[in-house]
Amino acid sequence: MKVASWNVNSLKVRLPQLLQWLQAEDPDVVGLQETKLLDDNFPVDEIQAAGYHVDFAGQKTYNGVAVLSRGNGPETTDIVTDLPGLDDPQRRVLAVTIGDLRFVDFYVPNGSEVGSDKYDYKLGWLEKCTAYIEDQLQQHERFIVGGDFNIAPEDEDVHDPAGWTGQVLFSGPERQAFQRLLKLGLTDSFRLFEQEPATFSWWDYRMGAFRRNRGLRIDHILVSDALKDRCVGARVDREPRTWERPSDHAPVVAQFTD
DNA sequence: ATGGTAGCTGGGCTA
Repeated sequence: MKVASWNVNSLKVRLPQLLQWLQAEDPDVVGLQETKLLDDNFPVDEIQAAGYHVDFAGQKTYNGVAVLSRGNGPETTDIVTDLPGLDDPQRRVLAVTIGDLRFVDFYVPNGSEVGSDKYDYKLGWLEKCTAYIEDQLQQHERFIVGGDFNIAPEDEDVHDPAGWTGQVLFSGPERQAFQRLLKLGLTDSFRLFEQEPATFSWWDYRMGAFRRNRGLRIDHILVSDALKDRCVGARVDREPRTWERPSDHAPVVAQFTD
């Protein structure tokens, strides 16, 4: 089983790239973020034609999440699009059950700037999502939460940790919230394996950041203990970030034995 | 401290 997450930054613009990537990579489950589409405009037909069932929760202009699951399997069930206790119009959550796998797709708020209202919203969101994940881990042995967490967990996940200290995406409270999530019984699949130094998943469009590899690793696939033991590989696929008119994020992938 | 780019939208917000 191969599981992936990709912040596509507009599925309308990136649909051809997604379809090309699905064909090449052949993942079983894919969480998407920043689809930026109303549900009425979601490209269901194109994704079904590529061989995937798809669930989605979108809104106008911003945010929006979707989960693709390869169509051979049973339909998805127990679809959840809101964090319990958070009355939020922003579409950032999509949890689905695929066979015996519970998969949660997150688009964690960016936070804008430390100390801002958006930063407070991010920390509050992380509290609510942690409570939800704790509940889900108790109910599902085979559990994965993937997505754009907008948090670089460690120094090695940042091109310039000294310069980023205290900045949004790398501030202490955000990283502590990420550690609290892991403490519930999750493992960062990427760090189960030896990786190239300076591997990132997001590069700002500005200032030639990708060309200079000035990036952060903020997209993650976190797995329960049962799946940690079955995880046989994890990586960032930089290639789509080299394509013409790319998303600012690269897809991240984790592979498991059956 | 600011600006650089991209997407959505139709001026400004978000990232």
